Amino acid sequence: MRQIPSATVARLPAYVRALEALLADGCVTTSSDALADRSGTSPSLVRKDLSSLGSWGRRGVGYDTAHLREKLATVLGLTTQRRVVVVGVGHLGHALARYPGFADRGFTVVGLVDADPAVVGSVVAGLVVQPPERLGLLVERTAATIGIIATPAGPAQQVCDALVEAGVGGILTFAPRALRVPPEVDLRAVDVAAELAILAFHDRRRRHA
Amino acid sequence: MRQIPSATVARLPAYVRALEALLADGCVTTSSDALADRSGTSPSLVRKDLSSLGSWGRRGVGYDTAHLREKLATVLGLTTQRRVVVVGVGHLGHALARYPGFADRGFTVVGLVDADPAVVGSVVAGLVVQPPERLGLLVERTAATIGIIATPAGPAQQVCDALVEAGVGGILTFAPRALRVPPEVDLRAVDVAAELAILAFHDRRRRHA
DNA sequence: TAGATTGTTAATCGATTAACAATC
DNA sequence: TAGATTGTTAATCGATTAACAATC
Repeated sequence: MRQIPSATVARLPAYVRALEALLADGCVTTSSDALADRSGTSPSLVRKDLSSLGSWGRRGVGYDTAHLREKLATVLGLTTQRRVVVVGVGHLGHALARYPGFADRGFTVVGLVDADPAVVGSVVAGLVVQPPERLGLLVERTAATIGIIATPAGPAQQVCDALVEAGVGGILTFAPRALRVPPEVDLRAVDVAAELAILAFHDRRRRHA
Repeated sequence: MRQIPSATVARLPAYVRALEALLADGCVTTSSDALADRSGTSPSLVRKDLSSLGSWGRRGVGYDTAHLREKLATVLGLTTQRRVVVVGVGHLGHALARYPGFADRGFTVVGLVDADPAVVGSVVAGLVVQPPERLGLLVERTAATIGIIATPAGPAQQVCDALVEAGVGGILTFAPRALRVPPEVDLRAVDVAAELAILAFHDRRRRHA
């Protein structure tokens, strides 16, 4: 199978969710139209995305909801447990450590790290918060493959370097700054303040001020 | 000035931050190279983005750091205060209500709403949490223009409809599902579980399993 | 002047849309 | 058969990169 376009990969989680909602509604079979509707894309794009992964539909009939969900979950790698370490146990880190949406998808938070001595040693979501100098050991012992950065901007690059050094393959950062990783490490960034700034841009246009 | 490409708008917050970091480092003048470096893009793209907004650099010299920062902040609409209402005061809503990165950028959280009677009436970040039926009145009284949805997937579309009905112009959602808004309302979505799923996809490829 | 760096154009690349033949 | 819906191609659109003339 050829390389899957990154825009397609980015839409797969929405398709998986749409399929689960359809299953819950008792739809045994579904169509590119219904999927587009529930995932916020277009029918054309749904068909193109799905056919780039394999031909799992039947012309004139549609897709088997449960079967397609399985296929997509497998492609995404959601069928294997992934171990996650969270660095930064402030409000956001707390929220992440307890987020139920992770366990559903095969993600287990196996370690927490914070630089604040007042936080180190406390128990959050059943885990004892570790100091930064234990990060390497923690990743090694838990065999975590994904790191989440929920620290302020200041220490974020240093934390990122430590995660890379410790050997994680993917990093999700919430820190409001650009991070540098070597090409073999996958970095995704969520930037809440930037999202609001983009909303402000349109808000400004609308209000002409 | 012609329509600004959405890809350009999405990069502007990173440029503003890069410029602030350069200012803090005492750089009076900067270049597309330095900006690309600090914002994680390419020099070509920096020049193209900036010149699509206006010609604010000097050939052979570069850009005036402070001046460019001002210009971009103005384009983004960060110079005016924007009032924000947060719906859903769980761990994430808490974290957002207290996020210091908002105030810095001219965003003020002016209202909190939650459906849980145990949460309604409590004080978070100096605000009394309101019940859902007060949402419309709250938006009206505070003249909020932006709504943040930090609820579970279940009630998210209903909350979204209520925010639209109440008259906000922009919505930022963290709920793990696709939302529908009328075309005149600007919707941005942050999907943490989807980001992890995308990391899982690459992780799977790497480990060949 | 010589070196640096922007602004802009042309070339490339990737993603989306539209249309329709294949086929259930 | 007639109607429905996929899979796939071609056309369009938008975004990025590369190159370089303009100019400080």
